[in-house]
Amino acid sequence: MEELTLRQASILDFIRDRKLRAGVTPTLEEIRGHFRLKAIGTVQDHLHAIEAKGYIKRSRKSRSIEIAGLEARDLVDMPVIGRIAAGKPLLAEENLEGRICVDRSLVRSAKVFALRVKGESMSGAGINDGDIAIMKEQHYAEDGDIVAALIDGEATLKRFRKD
Amino acid sequence: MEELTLRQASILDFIRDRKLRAGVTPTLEEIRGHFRLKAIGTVQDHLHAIEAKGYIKRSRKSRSIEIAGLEARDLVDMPVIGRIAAGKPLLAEENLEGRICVDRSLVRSAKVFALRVKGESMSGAGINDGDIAIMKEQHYAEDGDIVAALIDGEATLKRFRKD
DNA sequence: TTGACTACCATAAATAATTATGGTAAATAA
DNA sequence: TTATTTACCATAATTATTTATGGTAGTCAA
Repeated sequence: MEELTLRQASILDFIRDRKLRAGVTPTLEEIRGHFRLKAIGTVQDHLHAIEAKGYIKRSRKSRSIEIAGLEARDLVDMPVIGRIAAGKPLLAEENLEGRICVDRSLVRSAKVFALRVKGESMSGAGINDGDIAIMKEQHYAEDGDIVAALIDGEATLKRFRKD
Repeated sequence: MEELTLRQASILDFIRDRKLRAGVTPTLEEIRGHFRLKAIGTVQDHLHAIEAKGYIKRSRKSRSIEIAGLEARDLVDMPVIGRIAAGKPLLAEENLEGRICVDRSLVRSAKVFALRVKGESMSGAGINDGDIAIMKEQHYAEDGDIVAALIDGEATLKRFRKD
């Protein structure tokens, strides 16, 4: 793949960054603004050059730059559960602290959620206070699994032992 | 917040799904196509209704639907290292298996990469064959840390013991 | 049975975004 | 020195996308 010039590389960086951060590829006008260019034709030229070298692909729709090697992410979005209010279902609004997002390849199950870890009870397994644990919802546990147990209205991570 | 009708909810779902999956909010035309509507005015009506109920916000630019409670994700994109070729730098093209993406709140460091775990040597700590370990690049390790060690050209996860 | 609401259709107008052309200036390789 | 490449500018034309209007039909509650 032919090398990009410095200018082309920084434009591609900007596009990639926008794509990852805001989820949207910028318009030519936005690129022009960011680099304080006066003419939109300049942006066209750069995009054509970058495309000719194979780093991006475009259709003629708006905001339609595709970045090679940065396919549409297949992300899983899940709720983060902080403190658990007594008597409420686990996923009740009151318990939610926010949402996070990870690549689908990292989670095998469809039903996942995340727990904010409190305390050091699992620090032996590398799970520390303040960590976020991604949990799979399932209806059985095997000996040695780390599970979330609801004790006194608080979710606690424990290692499961059949006894 | 006033409830959405079934139809409105499924349109919002479609928009949210597109936003997460493709990174871009669909155009009215794309929504029209997906729901096999004939008139774009129908989509306008639905969007106005959904906006009036506070679930989305729009500006008059293209693809500019903002979904309430789904702020722009702050994602970190990192390379996944599979097998390590001898004599090559760790992040050399040959070693890369792909890239993954996780929420920035899950990683504290800027310099991160991911390793595909081989073997069961760390299964005691819940790290199993085929798992992906997200690693922080740092220049020291403390007693008890899990570190990646390069042994015979293979990266191996080990618990670090000062001795 | 009137009024309000939802879910549609159709068409025209306005605005956003991209493409097409045709330039200039500087650096550099043939 | 001539040709090529990069990085710009300016303007017009075209296409994509959104907005504005004004309809129809069905449902439901007053």
